[in-house]
Amino acid sequence: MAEDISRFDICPCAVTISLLDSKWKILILRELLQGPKRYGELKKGVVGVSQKMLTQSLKEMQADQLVDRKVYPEVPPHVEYSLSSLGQSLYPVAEALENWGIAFIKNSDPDYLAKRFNIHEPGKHWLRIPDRSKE
Amino acid sequence: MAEDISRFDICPCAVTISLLDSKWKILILRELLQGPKRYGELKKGVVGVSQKMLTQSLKEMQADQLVDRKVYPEVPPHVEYSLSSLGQSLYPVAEALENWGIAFIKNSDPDYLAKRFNIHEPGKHWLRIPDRSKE
DNA sequence: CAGGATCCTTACGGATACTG
DNA sequence: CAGTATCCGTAAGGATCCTG
Repeated sequence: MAEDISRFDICPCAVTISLLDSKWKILILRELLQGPKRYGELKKGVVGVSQKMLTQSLKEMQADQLVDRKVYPEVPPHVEYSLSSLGQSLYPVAEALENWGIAFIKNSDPDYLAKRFNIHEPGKHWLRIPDRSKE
Repeated sequence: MAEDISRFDICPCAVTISLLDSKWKILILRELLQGPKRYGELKKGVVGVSQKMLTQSLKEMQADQLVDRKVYPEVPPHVEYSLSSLGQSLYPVAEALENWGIAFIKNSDPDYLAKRFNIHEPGKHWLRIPDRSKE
């Protein structure tokens, strides 16, 4: 089974990270793990993202088959984004990232964290991924 | 317990990704999961990395407490890098990333993958993380 | 409402040359 | 051997203005 992918000669870890690089995609993923959302909702949910980056990230995630885009032929326009089944399958990955991140944050010096992640302004509510363990 | 980190107002997933962003760090992590390595060994193991990026990545990983650096006072110089316990704790994360990456690669169009990840030159042996499940 | 199109700045990262 | 220092091109990403 490992042979099937060996010809690609590429690190699967790096692939996964590549698909999620730029914090915006992670935050978009987090939003969409809560269910389908409209463009405007994502814009508000992913605090700090520019229109350009949101659009661009969503396009890339569509190209990567992680996100589905549904257009409702209405006026004014109504576009809904949701996770594909592939996108949904990222849940365990997000969970692993979150668990490790929580432990890291707890064990790190607050001042270091603040500098490392440019946290000057509080209130940006970088929420956590939704908890599905009880569902 | 969630309250302990709530004041940081930051997404743990994004934190974890941030620490691993740039493919080089992932590949360095992969190398060091195999055990301590010297600078030159890493340079060879992480195929394609420039000296600048290797040094820079290692410095950041040290600052993030992921990597330990040990200098042997010899001539010629002998420096050994290894994962800290914090770095070692990334193993489950790497595993999750790898498992998802393998599935993604298997289910993706080879041509798309080649374009998406700029795979023109084969033989760069982006190996996978070491298997510890049988240890 | 959901974007497209531009401009512009910065910082990432490669190549090269040098050092204790 | 294990780096440091410098130059430099590219491209990521923010800000702004416009549109179906």
